[in-house]
Amino acid sequence: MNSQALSPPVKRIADSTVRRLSIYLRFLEEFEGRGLSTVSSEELARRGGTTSAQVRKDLSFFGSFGKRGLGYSVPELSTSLREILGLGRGWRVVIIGAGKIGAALAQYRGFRQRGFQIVAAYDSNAEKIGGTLEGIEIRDMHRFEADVEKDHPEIAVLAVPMEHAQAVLDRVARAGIKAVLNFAPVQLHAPADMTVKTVNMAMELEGLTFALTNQGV
Amino acid sequence: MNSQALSPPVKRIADSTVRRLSIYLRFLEEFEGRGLSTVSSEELARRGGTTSAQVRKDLSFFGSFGKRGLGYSVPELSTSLREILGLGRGWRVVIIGAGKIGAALAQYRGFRQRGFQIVAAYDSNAEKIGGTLEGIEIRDMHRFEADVEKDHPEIAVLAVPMEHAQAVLDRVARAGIKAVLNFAPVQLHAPADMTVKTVNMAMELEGLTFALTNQGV
DNA sequence: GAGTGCTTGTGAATTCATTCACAAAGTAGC
DNA sequence: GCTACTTTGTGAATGAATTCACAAGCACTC
Repeated sequence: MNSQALSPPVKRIADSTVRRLSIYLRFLEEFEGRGLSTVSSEELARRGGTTSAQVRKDLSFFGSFGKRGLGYSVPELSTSLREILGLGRGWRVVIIGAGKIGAALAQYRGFRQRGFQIVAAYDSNAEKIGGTLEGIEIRDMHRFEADVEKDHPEIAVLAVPMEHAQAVLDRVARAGIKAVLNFAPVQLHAPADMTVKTVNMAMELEGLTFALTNQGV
Repeated sequence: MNSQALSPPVKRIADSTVRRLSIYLRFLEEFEGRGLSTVSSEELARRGGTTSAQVRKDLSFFGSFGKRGLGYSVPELSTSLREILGLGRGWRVVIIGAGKIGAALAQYRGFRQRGFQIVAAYDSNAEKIGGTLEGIEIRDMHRFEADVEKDHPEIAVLAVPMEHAQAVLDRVARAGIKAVLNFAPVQLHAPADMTVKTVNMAMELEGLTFALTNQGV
């Protein structure tokens, strides 16, 4: 009925659902580029490595986007998914830590493409401060709190050594930033009103060695 | 009863369990460094952001490692966890793609610390071939299949542009490598006997913007 | 060696996520 | 407009993961 519903999540949405929405959106953008006009849940499922029922259930949490007998309009569904995922607007991001990981992030194209604007990078190493990271000014971490008041970034990316990660997170929290993408391989403790996602390569590697060892050859 | 059980997984172990084992191990290593001799499931749970019942259940899949009334011996449990996770031995790793991400990976200390030996890096860009990535030789991707026969690496890290990721994965699969850590932000399709873990920053970021948009302020 | 206190290990209960299965709603052909 | 064919949206059924709750086991004291 209401194909642009966007009924805001009545019940808590599972992480796994949000991840899949990301995946669907990526395919939809590919289809969009190729000029396809409709897609079925079956097609999305095949590409995303899941089932068509799962695709429909995932979407059903947010409304009703398809036409029975036909499928989903590619441009309409991508717009809706972008909306749902909060990609309908720009986001200001700061990178904390101007090391190798910070550099790899700063140059990552997908960042800007999806509306993430990197407003600054921070470091506490005097040799790095004042330099640039892929064209982004590296500022003294001492300025962090004052800068946040001015720039009000919404997202902080933590690319600092694991020893400092929790302390930096606490500063980020106090400064009022509510979303953090953490690259330090540690479990961080954050206030309840904050969202922290950790990208932990060490953990994924151990997932691999576990698989090799236990299900392996 | 049998405190060194390591009864090999009777039933399939959930991914989430394996991830938590990694987390526990990290704390245990910290405790080990501080010379603590025992730890309770309660303590591990608090640090790892879970519950003590969860910790005990996770461990119970593999055997019985604690002493009632006392807790777990720090050195014994870390040894067991390392064993379970397959970290009791070394692993040969190749990095494919000598760009920024490849570089960030190559210098990552935790790699070597946990017994991962990077045997080579590969690229197909003539300007990079012959150079080094943090001391590791960058080889021509043409040599890949031949080298795998000689070096028999067990793990491949994919740090190539998303356009090439699936094609490279297919080559890796054909070469007989059974474990892949993928950094390209795409859904890959692999044979069933292969384990692929994807580290997808874009997806995590979208998890953040979703949270900011839907549960947000 | 009986009593107290603490913590594990684990079935049972519960909660959460996925899959099934089918009515409802659309298209297309005639 | 009727029939045949598709594909959605969604309750109900199933399956998986987490939490509960408590008996069993060990350390320590007296």
